[in-house]
Amino acid sequence: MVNQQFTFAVHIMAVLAFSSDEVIGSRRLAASVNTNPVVVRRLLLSLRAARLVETLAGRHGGARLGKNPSRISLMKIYDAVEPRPVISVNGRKALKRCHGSCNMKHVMSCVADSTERAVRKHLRGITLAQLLRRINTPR
Amino acid sequence: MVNQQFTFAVHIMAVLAFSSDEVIGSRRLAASVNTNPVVVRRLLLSLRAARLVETLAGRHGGARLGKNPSRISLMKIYDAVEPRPVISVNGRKALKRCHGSCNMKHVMSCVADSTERAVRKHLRGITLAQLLRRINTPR
DNA sequence: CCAATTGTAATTAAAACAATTACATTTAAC
DNA sequence: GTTAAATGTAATTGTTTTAATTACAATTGG
Repeated sequence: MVNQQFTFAVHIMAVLAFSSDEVIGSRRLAASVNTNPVVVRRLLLSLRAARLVETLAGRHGGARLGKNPSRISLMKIYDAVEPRPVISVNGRKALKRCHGSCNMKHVMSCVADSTERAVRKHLRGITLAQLLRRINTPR
Repeated sequence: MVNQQFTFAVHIMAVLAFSSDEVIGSRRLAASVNTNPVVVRRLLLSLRAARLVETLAGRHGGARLGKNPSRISLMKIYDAVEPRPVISVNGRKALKRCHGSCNMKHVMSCVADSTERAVRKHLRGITLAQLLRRINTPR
């Protein structure tokens, strides 16, 4: 199972959005997402760095949304918490006697970069608010 | 480093495309891609299943391209060798007392699926032939 | 027959990752 | 000011993935 961080982060953001204004602790969030409070807190730190949430330390501390759900795209969440590229180019040295295999690495990097952009563009089109509406729709 | 299989596979396909018609053994391909012959052979099996290459067993065996590079998109290579989705939804049971957290999993699956489609659509637009031209361009 | 190669299983080694434990720090409430 | 509850953060553990490797039966050209 891969990219769980992103899924967790979106889930956390959705829970926070459901009770905007209310400050929710990592224990409750962890129960909601079904993981460990420490995992949640680490994600919240990343989300905070991206200004997507605000956190309060100390007693009755916790987190709340940093801005309106309609102004938060999944791309921002992705950028905040996802450390890995979708396609990673193997960093080893290429072949010696190369038919342009020297360029291979460069060309693959371009493919990797453009793919990353395609993913981010797609996620940019989905806001947290849209997600909430879909979650509320009983399907 | 993630998704190396895809990068390896594209590299292998590029090498095969450079000498179309010629049958190249896993040893040579492995040297080109700088990995192990067995890794190459496993990838070739997947690529063969997708009809992207033909392999010949026995003495002087090896692989060659199955069709014209202009008819091979990176999407086909991706589909052939990539077992993992770009975004994987955490399979655990959701929260009991859910504000529609029951729907959360479904909604995230939709996001994961549409993202996968976005990646595949992007890769569909890049053919092996285009890649070869770019590799030959001395940059 | 023989040498070279694929096809494939099994094993090993390394890397990535989630989960957990532990604890110092912060802060509200009393 | 003390206390209880929470965050922030480091360190550790255990599991899962993954690439690499070894080994060998099956295939095939010469």
